Amino acid sequence: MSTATPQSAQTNGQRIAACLDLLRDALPIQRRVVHAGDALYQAGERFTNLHVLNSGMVKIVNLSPDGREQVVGLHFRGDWLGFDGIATGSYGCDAIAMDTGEVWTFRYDALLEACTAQPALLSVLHEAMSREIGRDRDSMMSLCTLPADARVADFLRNWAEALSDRGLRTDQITLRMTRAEIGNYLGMTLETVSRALSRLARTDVIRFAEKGRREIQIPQVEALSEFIQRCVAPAAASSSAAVMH
Amino acid sequence: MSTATPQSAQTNGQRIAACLDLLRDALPIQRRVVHAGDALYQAGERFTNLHVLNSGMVKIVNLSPDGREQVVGLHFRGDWLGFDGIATGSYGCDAIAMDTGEVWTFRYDALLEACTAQPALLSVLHEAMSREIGRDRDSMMSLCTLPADARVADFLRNWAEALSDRGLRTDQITLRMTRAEIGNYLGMTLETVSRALSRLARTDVIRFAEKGRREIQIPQVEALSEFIQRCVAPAAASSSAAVMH
DNA sequence: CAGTCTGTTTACGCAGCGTTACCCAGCGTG
DNA sequence: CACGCTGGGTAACGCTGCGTAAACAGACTG
Repeated sequence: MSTATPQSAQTNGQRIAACLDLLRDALPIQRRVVHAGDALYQAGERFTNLHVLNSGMVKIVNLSPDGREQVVGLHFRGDWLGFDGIATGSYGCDAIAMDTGEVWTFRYDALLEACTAQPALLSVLHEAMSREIGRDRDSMMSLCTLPADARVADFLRNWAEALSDRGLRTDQITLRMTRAEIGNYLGMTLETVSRALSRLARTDVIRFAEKGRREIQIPQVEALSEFIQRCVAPAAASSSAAVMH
Repeated sequence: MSTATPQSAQTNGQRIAACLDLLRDALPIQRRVVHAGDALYQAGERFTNLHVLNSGMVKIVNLSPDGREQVVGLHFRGDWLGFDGIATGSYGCDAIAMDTGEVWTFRYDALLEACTAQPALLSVLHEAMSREIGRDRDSMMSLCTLPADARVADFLRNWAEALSDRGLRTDQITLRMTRAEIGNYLGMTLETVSRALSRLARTDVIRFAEKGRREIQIPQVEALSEFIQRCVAPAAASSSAAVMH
């Protein structure tokens, strides 16, 4: 019963810490320090290991046979990496560190074995996969329904939420991505990202720090949500109009 | 060893059939016939069950608090539904039948219990989740990198592939979705979908059946891939130019 | 049969965003 | 110091794709 609803009355921060503790005690884990640009694994590589991020930040890059490449995920402390390899036996994407960090790597079959003795381990595995699916769906919704400015605002909101889940301050964040990377992730060009950020700053939803334009202040996260609301207001009105009609 | 690479030398059709057989024998399953428009489950509903589609077709609709709604997935025979509920304890999306079909429903905790006796069951569960994650990422890439026409072509290609995996003919397919639904799924308006289909028909990549415009003939699936290639040709050229530089 | 409703197609004007271009600042290098 | 490189900001221009509207086809109903 308690394992059926492990999320009850638990903050995300506690969940992440508990998951890391659980793993550390249950499995032989290889720890590895990575630096910006390092590949944790690459598409096509044979899948035997899963990974969990203890610190740092990783982007997942999907590659198509015709040469397109697309950032399809961003991951922080406590996130699992490599799920896409389970079904096919080889990784489907590149995982690239964007920052110095520590990655925990362990064998998938060893994990499964450990799960038989420790059902809680299986729960956190399934939760992580489930959460990943939910996040991807939210991303798809943003890509499909939000205009460029709102998509950038949503991106910042999600980033701030990820930081806050991990007990970090959200009022002052440092984007460890170039405009081009953000644009690729959000399905727009770097110029549009730049324009969107300028507009957000102009309407005082965000502020740029004095030094460098990669430091961004978010006085209040709710302002971002309100901004998104305002962008979709006509769409929401028309959808309720569709209900009326 | 054999369970570590269950996908070796197995067609997708065989995999789907094997998965359904495995489930049927391992668990008490509630079978249920659904019709177009029926909700298998709805966002917010308490999560206790997973579902597998034995026949028919289901769309997954994500809802945002501000009233946007977005089709984030399409599912066919053999696909699992409801993974998004595991992490949070309640479903995150609506699952709506688009067609008459049969859904198999079973308790998640019962599945986990059955897995302890039957590790193969755990494998197919993880494979299904992994496949779902991979599919979502591919969708994100399409949404971000392909122009409208190519996105529609990619949609048809994926549909044809899903049919072929299930042993159905792919040269003549019946879209069980309106233009509006396709457009929502692909992040464009119904008019753009209509225009894209007309253009595809004009260049003879697809053909409309005599009766009704929802019957579409795909003489050769490769033509769709080639069409997509042509759309991204400049992008691919510039990306290899970026590699050169 | 007319009447209505849903789904689709097409035309046209407009806007959002991509494309191109050029600007600047910071940083490392010779 | 000049020089090149990288990351970032901004403006002009044009195309893709959206919004609106009108016309049409098929299904259903009275």
